[in-house]
Amino acid sequence: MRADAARRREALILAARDVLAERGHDAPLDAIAERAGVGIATLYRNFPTRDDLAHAVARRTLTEAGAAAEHALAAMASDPERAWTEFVGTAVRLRLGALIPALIVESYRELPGDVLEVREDTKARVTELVHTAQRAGLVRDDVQPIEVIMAIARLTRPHVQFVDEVVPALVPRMIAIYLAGLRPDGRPLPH
Amino acid sequence: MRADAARRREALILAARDVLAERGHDAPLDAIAERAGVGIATLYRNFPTRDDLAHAVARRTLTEAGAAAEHALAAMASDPERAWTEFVGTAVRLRLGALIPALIVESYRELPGDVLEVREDTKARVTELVHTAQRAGLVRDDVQPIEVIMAIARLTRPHVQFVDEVVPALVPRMIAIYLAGLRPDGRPLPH
DNA sequence: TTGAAGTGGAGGATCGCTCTCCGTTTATGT
DNA sequence: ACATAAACGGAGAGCGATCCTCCACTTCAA
Repeated sequence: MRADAARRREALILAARDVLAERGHDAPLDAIAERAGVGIATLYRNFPTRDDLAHAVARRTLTEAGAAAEHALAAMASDPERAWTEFVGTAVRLRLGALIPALIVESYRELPGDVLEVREDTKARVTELVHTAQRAGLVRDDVQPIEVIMAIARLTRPHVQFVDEVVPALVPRMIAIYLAGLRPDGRPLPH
Repeated sequence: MRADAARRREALILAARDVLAERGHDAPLDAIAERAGVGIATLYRNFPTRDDLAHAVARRTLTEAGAAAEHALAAMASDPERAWTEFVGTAVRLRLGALIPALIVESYRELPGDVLEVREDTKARVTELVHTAQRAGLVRDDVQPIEVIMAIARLTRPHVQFVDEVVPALVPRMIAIYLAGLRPDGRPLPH
């Protein structure tokens, strides 16, 4: 593969990650090509179907998230608080939440084998990380990992862009408040 | 106005509230008519433009939310905790969060006068309610009312319906955790 | 320098949503 | 009951947005 072609393919994956996260899984493909600074034909040549592109994004994001979880898991021993919040920050930055629909959706059996594989791997690592955070007293015992991921997904999904201009740094604060609510040293959850 | 016509108009408003909240402000109008159990022509007869319908939904929801805030404000004196959480529950049920984009959007100057009016009225009541909750020690002092509403909006916006089947009652738990995080007796927010 | 690899974007095909038109149905007053 | 104005439903033409191909042109790499 030619070096410039590889560069364009890479740009497409990154552009797709952002655009799909911002405008939904059915965002126009032209918008992705444009964001990547590439012609629409190049997109189609690299990813004949929308799913091919989505799978590439999933592969990439899951791999990176898995690595981040692995890294956090190791750092948990020395500074749990920091490791935990940094992992959450990374998950936000990777737009991990945007993948949830694609990964849980009923048709997930149709995911290619390698995506399924990295999905399970990442899931296992994140689950272990959450359990470790629970043992470290950072997360209440009665929550499940999927809950945490879903909450992050909902809180970070782009919504009304300009609101962030009105109230700066809204999303980080929401996340921080949610994380505070996760702590077992707060009051118990109402029933 | 004929009684059956009034009933259909009412059904349209309620259907629109749900469909617009679930599928976004640009949901197909056919879907709304169908949900209301009514022909598409009936929708157009009652609401010639999409905005007419959206405004009717906004009027309705804001009025009800305002009444709920008023009610909570009164109940705050005897049982603040209960009044506060019940108000939040009502806001969720009314899908108040779904209105945020429509109400904050730059073009909000174009809202009809009466919607603008009820919007300001409701805003004032909710703001007062949040301040009261802060005085009652239920909400940390360093958050603004808009933050709370935005968080509710994000946490409750329909996302991946079937996830609720996988992990039942996900949304109420997210809300509860977020509310727990709002309490000042938790740890302080990281910067 | 050469040709194989790769590119961009115009534009026809397609799809889903909008909105009207009009023959049929229904509520209401007598 | 009946008459009639009021209201209804849904087919389908119109339309705008997105998809996806085709091919003349550009770029990389040996």
